[in-house]
Amino acid sequence: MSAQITVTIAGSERQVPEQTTAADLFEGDRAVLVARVNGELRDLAHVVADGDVVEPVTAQEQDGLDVLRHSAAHVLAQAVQEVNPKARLGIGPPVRDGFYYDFDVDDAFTPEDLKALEKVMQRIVNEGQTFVRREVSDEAAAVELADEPYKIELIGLKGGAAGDAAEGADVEVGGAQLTIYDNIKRDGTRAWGDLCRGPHVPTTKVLGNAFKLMRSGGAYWRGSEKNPQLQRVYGTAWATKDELKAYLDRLAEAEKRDHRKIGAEQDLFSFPDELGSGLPVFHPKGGVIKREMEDYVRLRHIEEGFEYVGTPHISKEQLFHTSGHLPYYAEGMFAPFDVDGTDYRLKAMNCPMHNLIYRSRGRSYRELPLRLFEFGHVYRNEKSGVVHGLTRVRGFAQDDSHSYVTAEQAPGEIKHLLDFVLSLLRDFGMDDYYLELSTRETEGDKKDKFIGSDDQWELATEVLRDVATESGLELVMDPGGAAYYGPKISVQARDAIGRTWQMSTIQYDFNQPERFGLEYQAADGSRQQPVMIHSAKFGSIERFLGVLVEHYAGAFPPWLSPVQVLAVPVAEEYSEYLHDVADQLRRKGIRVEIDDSDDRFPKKIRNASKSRVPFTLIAGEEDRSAGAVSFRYRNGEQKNGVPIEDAIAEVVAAVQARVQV
RNA sequence: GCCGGCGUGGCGCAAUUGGUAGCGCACCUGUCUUGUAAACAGGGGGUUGAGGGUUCGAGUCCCUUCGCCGGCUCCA
Repeated sequence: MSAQITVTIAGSERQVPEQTTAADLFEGDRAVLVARVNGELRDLAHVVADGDVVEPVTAQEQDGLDVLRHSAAHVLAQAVQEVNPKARLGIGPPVRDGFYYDFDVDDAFTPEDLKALEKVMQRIVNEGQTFVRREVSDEAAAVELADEPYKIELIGLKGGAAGDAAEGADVEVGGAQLTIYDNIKRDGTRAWGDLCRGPHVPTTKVLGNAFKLMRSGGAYWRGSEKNPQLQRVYGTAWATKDELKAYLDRLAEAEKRDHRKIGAEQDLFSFPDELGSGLPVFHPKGGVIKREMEDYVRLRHIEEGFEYVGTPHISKEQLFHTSGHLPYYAEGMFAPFDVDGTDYRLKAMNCPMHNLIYRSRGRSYRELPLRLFEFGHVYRNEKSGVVHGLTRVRGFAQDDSHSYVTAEQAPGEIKHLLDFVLSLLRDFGMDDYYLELSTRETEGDKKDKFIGSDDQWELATEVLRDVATESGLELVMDPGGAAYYGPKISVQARDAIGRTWQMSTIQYDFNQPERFGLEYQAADGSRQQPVMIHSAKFGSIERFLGVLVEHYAGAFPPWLSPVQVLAVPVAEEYSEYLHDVADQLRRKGIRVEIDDSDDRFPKKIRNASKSRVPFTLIAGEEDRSAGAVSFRYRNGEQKNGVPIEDAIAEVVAAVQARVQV
């Protein structure tokens, strides 16, 4: 009998024979997909060594789910090559809620193709093929994968460069040792294989029927539009069929909340073809929401020490050379147009114009921080394929501010802005968010997109990082995501169903003050250059409005509701009585409508309910004779015989408190 | 911008292999109107996103263009 070794399993030590595999340790527990050995994920076939610390990993934790999904991606690739042996393989990593695999194929996948591929996958899964790891040398891999040019390219990038090569590339060739995973049928023959770092689930059987192919689309090889375009297939995979179903239900729920759909249903806004892509118009009801947002945000800015300013939508092109937008942001701007022999541009940002306000006269250190704010309408030439409802448009209003401060004041001002931004989001019912710190790229294609010295960038990034860290919020790094003039913190807000949206940004800019020659006179009489902090609180009014529609699924809190009270008479006779109540409400600033249509009562209730209005006020004989009204709330509950005065007070209180009901 | 799909009255959908565009809701008119998610009857409305082509004939096929949707890249 071979010698015993000691391993630590899930916290407790055990003696096992040499050559014991992780699978042996967890035998009988089919939920275990892979093992974590000394912190590294390993196949269950991995042979443990003396002193190893081994933990079971199931699909209940993210690592396990990722492995499951990565294995599902392999099965997809196997199915694709079975159907079309000419398909060449890209990469196939797990992603949030699922996985994808990229293929070089002559014809894009159709929805029917996906259905057919799903069937082939199911057959492979049912066959219970095992995933078997095989180490190969670089040379042997190059020979074996001679027909897979993308894999060959990845082998060449192996090591440090692979992680940067493309999101997910390191799941293929992340380690020092290349490995191929073979899919072995029950009869011992090899069905398929793929260059892969692993680990994988023990057999395809684990996938059960809890996976589904979702959609396909083009995707650039290694994420660069300079490279050829492959066809990406997205799928989802879960530990159980029930979890798959729950996920699909979540998607269905998201679809119901789609702001483009609710916007049309509730007559809030539209996108007339005649105007062009990405140019929304707000209807009266949407206009109410927009105005409430703007009024409140303007008020709060003034409370926080900002001064409201106004600037035009266009200017001479030269201004954007001064600011650096041309050429650093040129592709985001619309083409110039001639006015009396001079080229003009639509502005893509408000900062250059605020700089001119700053520069309009001499400034003293006593004026700083100087905070200029406006709803500045900007126009950006977004690529045609990215325009999307209200969340990505070509013309929008930013609640944009620029704080001009001394370098010493910058950290304090950034903290002030971050606190302000978060308090505003909370006022609008969004209280789940994390921060992203976007920095410059110091190498690669994008490195020339940024201006300024290394020292300046380092300092600016450090200041932002400190404030972000101090906030205690989750902080995610976003290398290369900075504006050309400086790094930024952005607030990513999660909505009611867990999706995240980029909203507020706070940017530290040392470049524009220099380019505009901004100065202030310091206490010692010297002239100094201020730092400017850009900040958009909602980011864009349009986007934020779209996000609010989805967050509330169209059931806005009373203060934002286009119609706050809908009055419904039980019969025609009580209309006059309700008109009187409505007048009293209007005098308190409440937005009221009365349903005087010739629909009958139940139909009016149905319409009121579908409209998502926060308060439906009803009056019939019982109410009128008691000088009262009855409430019907959005959840269907009701409260009868409320004296008019009390009813008005209830509505007014809910509006003033900005609460959801 | 790139890859793919789609575009029928205000909205949601129908229209066998190309054979003269239908339905529901909404809207208008009339009768009706008493307590919490759809009263009844009648009526108007679309040269099928736009332009060109193939054909005896095009919503159905081809080209161009605009717009929308799903991806990629990009971003508030």
